This record gives sequence, structure tokens and C-alpha cells, in this order.
Amino acid sequence: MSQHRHPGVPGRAGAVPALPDLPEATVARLPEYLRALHNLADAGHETVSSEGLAGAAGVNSAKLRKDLSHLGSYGTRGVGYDVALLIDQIEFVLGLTQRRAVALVGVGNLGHALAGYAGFAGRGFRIAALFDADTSRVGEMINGLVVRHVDELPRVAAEEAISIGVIATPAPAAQAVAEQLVAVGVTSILNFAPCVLSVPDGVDVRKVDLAIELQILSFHEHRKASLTALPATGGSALTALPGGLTTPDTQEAIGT
Amino acid sequence: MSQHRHPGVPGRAGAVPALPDLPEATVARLPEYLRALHNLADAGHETVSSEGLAGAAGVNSAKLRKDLSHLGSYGTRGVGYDVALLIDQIEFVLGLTQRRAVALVGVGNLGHALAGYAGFAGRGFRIAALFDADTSRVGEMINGLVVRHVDELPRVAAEEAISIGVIATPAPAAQAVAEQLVAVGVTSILNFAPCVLSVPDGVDVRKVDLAIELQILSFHEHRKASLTALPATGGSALTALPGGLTTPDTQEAIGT
DNA sequence: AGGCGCTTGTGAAGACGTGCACAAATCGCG
DNA sequence: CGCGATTTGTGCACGTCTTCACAAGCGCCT
Ligand SMILES: NC(=O)c1ccc[n+]([C@@H]2O[C@H](COP(=O)([O-])OP(=O)(O)OC[C@H]3O[C@@H](n4cnc5c(N)ncnc54)[C@H](O)[C@@H]3O)[C@@H](O)[C@H]2O)c1
Ligand SMILES: NC(=O)c1ccc[n+]([C@@H]2O[C@H](COP(=O)([O-])OP(=O)(O)OC[C@H]3O[C@@H](n4cnc5c(N)ncnc54)[C@H](O)[C@@H]3O)[C@@H](O)[C@H]2O)c1
Repeated sequence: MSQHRHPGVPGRAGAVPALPDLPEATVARLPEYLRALHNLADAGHETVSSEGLAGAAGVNSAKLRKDLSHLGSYGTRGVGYDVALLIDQIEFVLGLTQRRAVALVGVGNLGHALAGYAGFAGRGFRIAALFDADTSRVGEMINGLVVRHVDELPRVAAEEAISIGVIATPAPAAQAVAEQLVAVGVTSILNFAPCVLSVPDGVDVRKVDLAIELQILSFHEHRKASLTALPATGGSALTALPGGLTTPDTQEAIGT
Repeated sequence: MSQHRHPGVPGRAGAVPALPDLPEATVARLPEYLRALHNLADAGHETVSSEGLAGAAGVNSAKLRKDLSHLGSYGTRGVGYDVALLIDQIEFVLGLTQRRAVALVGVGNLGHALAGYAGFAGRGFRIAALFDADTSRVGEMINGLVVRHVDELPRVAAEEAISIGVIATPAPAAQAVAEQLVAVGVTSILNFAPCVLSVPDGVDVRKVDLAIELQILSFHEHRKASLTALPATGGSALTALPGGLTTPDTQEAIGT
């Protein structure tokens, strides 16, 4: 965490472009830009200004320019950015030049939806294997893939070069599954189970918890309600007034 | 956006506890604490120290204490926090004292999984209505709820007091659905479609894009690979070495 | 060739979030 | 009743992120 960055590892005039270490906030936005760029490319645009791309990605244009400047500035002043070139750049930085293989563990309610989702292919990923512990599910075919028993993970991980593991099991099983994934060499995990995973250093975990998203929205609903209620009447009547916009203070577009 | 906050709207000694306006980062962590607290309560704990709760929620204990201090400090020095009391406090602040009604629009692949998920009830939410535009899906029963045509949204929104709208339609339909939701008074939206929504001020949107999560993980995979490859050999051979943990530099636990 | 309008890239300032370290408060026990 | 062990709440310093504002660069038009 509090590691100093080496004072003398700048350009490194070697052959490889030498990944600049981007701010984490920038990394989280690059995929957004990439999606917007693909839309623009499909619409026939060859170049785009920072203002235009920022609008399409839903961010401030200064922020976008600073983000892009971190990865080497492929824009032209007075003109904008070359869409195709920028797509290549971002895809390279994100490591999407070859399609990454994803292993999905837990083919239940949610796992089925993920396994059947066609949209991942266009974003750089290939669901390479499905696993479950329930023997009655093993053997089922989903979208051309067979569900295998989780015990086969080591063998399959060796065959396919698994890059990312996705956990969609119930929470009590998630920690054990994470350990199995780490044991076969997986160093990136996307966790849908509502629990914290502990993993060794060097393993990245990202978590998606839909209930948490709803609860954050609930907080803002609660706050909006208490703001409109109090200044108007004495504070007791809680009749929702779904017409007038609330205070122009307290803007939206909350933490992304 | 760049709204100043009024310099003189502090305690407001009114009857209502007067929601403190929490830092957004704190709001995003409260649900995590809440989940951990429920686990502790189920395990029979009556009190918990900041250290213990922080461990269960996967955060720094100082951060946890500061977060909790923002909502009024219900801890006892030398002892810790009363689990049941803290649960009540957080649920109140998050607006979960009464179960919030959620409307789900788009009952396809993903929408089915969400509609069938039993876990929302325990986290303060009730899926109150399902909508789809495909007439061949309308009428289908999922988990005791009937799928209605999206045209019925105004009528149903009036009956059930819809608090949050969830969009699980394809991206091209999402903006139109968002506008329909806003039109019936919904001011909080959770969007699963990979696109930006533009909504009026006063409406909160949160977005869940699974492909983005994978792409962020992909970036870190890419970086880890280029870090292990370069210092070892000259820099050309890119054979993945899935054994030794990478550099103890560049710690994990990336942006939550 | 020169000037003009447009757009990028970035310095600087401010807002925000984090984590250490410690004083203040509380409990239990002798 | 007092003392020590324990744990909260927070002041402070530091790092990260955001946003403004503008100089530098580019292309086009005359
Ligand atoms: N379905 C949703 O919409 C939704 C929403 C939010 C969160 N989640 C979370 O996602 C996870 C999955 O939800 P779900 O609705 O698909 O649950 P589910 O019960 O339908 O599916 C879980 C699957 O995991 C399998 N499994 C259990 N233990 C396993 C193990 N050790 N190894 C491999 N597979 C194992 C089960 O056999 C089952 O097929 C849960 O943690 C849930 O809380 C789901
Ligand atoms: N399935 C996944 O795992 C997954 C993963 C990531 C993202 N997503 C995104 O989630 C969204 C839904 O994915 P899906 O796989 O369920 O797609 P899907 O095509 O299976 O389902 C979409 C549903 O929305 C309905 N619909 C279309 N237009 C509508 C409208 N105007 N009003 C109401 N309903 C409408 C369709 O009839 C269909 O039932 C997509 O935007 C997708 O990109 C899904």
C-alpha cells in the first residue's frame, strides 16, 4: 500500500511500451471510455473530441483528458482523438489484446444468467468453463458449455489458460471456492457472494453485491424524503410529493 | 455539481434525528457493516469491538470508527458497540426501517435471476413488480409474481409505492425505460444495461456493469504479468508463470 | 504565409478520503 | 474507591482525486 514508487524507472527505452502505472480511479474509467468509443466507431465516427467522448461516457471532459494523458496522449490538438487508435491503446492497456478466459463457479440462479450472457464476447472475455458442486447439475449444457464438477478445476485450469475466476455460489461456500481458485493459479476473482474473501497477497478480488447497491440508493431516497419533508411543513407529514424537483443542492451522480 | 453547502444548517434541534449528511464513501461502506453485524448477531454476539467488526467487514478499524462516529457514536469505550443497537442505527440511516418496494423492468436472462433471488428480503427490499415489453413474456409467473406489460407501470406504481427501479433490459431500451420510471415518480435507479443514462436532477442512478469489473481485473492481470516478465528475462518472452506470487510490491484490495 | 479558431495536455488549488497515534472514557477487579 | 486494561472518538498529516484555467499545438481558410 504505502510503497514508494521507484524514483528511477521512467521511460525505460526498452522495446515494450512499459505499462505506466495508472491511478486506480483512471483504470476504473477506461472501460467506460472503451465502450463509448466502440459505440462511436460503430456510428462511423473517425475522430472524437474530449468533450464528445466525455459526454458519451458520462464524465467531465478535463478528467477524461487527464485520464488519457496518463497513457501517452494519442490526441491531436485542434482535432481530437482518433477513435480506432484510442480503442487499440485502451484495449492494450487493459490487457484485452487477446481474449481472456473466465471460469465461472456456481451455476445456480445467477450463474445461469452469466453463463448465458452473450455480451462478454464483445468486451474481451470468453467463458471457458463452468463448475458446480451439485452433482445433479454437472453435465448440464449451457450455451454450448458443459457444467463440470468443481473437483475438475485443476485439470481444466491447466488446459484452458484461466485468467479470471467468477464466484456465484452461496456465501458460505465462497471462501472455499476462492481458495480452490487460488490453488490452481487464478490471481483475479470477481465475487458475487455477499461476503468478504481473504486471499493471499498478489490476488485481486472485486466484489459485486446487488443488495449493497440497493441499500446505497435507499439511503439517498431516505435523505431526499427527509429533506423535502422537514423544511416544508413542521416535519410530521411524510406525504411524498413526486412532482417538484427537490432542492437544487445535493446533486446526483453518486459514487461510481 | 459545484454547489457550496450552506454554512449555517447544522444540528437543527428539531424532533427528528436530522440525518447527518455522511461522506459518500461512508455511505458505501455502511451496508458492508450491516451485513457483518447481522452475521455477528446470528452468531450470538451482543457486542463487538471496532477491531472485530472491521475485520468482519474487511476494512481498517480506524476507518470504521470514523464512519460510525459520523452517525452519532453509539459505542462504549472500553467495551465496543452494541450489535443490536448498531444494526438499528444503520438500518435507520439507510432508510431500511420499512421494506422498500423495487420494480424490475426487463425479465430476460438476468432479470429472471434477480426476480428469483430470495436474498433481497433479508436485506430490506421486496420485489414488488416485474415488467417486460415482450408480450410473450407477459403473464409468466416468477416466484409468485406475474410479469406485467411495461405499459402498466403507471398504474402499478401508484398501487405499490415503488421506491427503486431496476433496469435489466438491453442497452438500447434502457434510456427509454429510465424515462418511463422517472415519469411515474421513481427517483432511484439501478441500471444493469451497459450504457449511460441521462436523468433529471434529483434522480440517483447507480450502474452495475459486469464487463467493466472483468476489464478492471484484466488490467491488473496484465500489469502483474508485465511486472513479472520484464525484470526476469529481457522482456520478450511472455510465458505466464503461474506459481510464485508476484512482487510483494503493488498490493491488492483494489477500489471497492 | 499568416492568422484564427479549436482542442489537447497540464500546473495548481482545492476537495475528499485514509490511517496513525493518542487523549478521553468506561469497565472490572482488587 | 482507585487503578489498570481496554477501546472509542478524533486531530492531524498525508495521499489521491477532481476541477479550473490556460498555454501550447494543430489545421484550415484566406
Ligand atoms: N440471483 C441473484 O440475482 C443474486 C443477486 C444478488 C446476489 N446473489 C448472490 O450470488 C450467489 C449465487 O446466487 P444464486 O441465486 O445463483 O444461488 P443458487 O443457490 O441458485 O446457486 C448457487 C449454486 O452454487 C452451487 N454451489 C454451492 N456450493 C458450491 C461449491 N462449494 N462449489 C461449487 N458450486 C457450489 C450450488 O450447487 C448452486 O448451483 C449467492 O451468493 C447470492 O447471494 C445472487
Ligand atoms: N445476463 C447477464 O449475465 C448480463 C451480464 C452483464 C450485463 N447484462 C446486461 O443486462 C441487460 C439484460 O441482459 P439479459 O441477458 O437479461 O438480456 P435479455 O435479452 O435476456 O433480456 C432483456 C429483456 O428485456 C426486455 N425488454 C426489451 N426492451 C424492453 C423495454 N423497452 N421495456 C421493457 N422490457 C424490455 C426483453 O423483452 C427481454 O425480456 C442487458 O443490458 C445486458 O447487457 C446482462
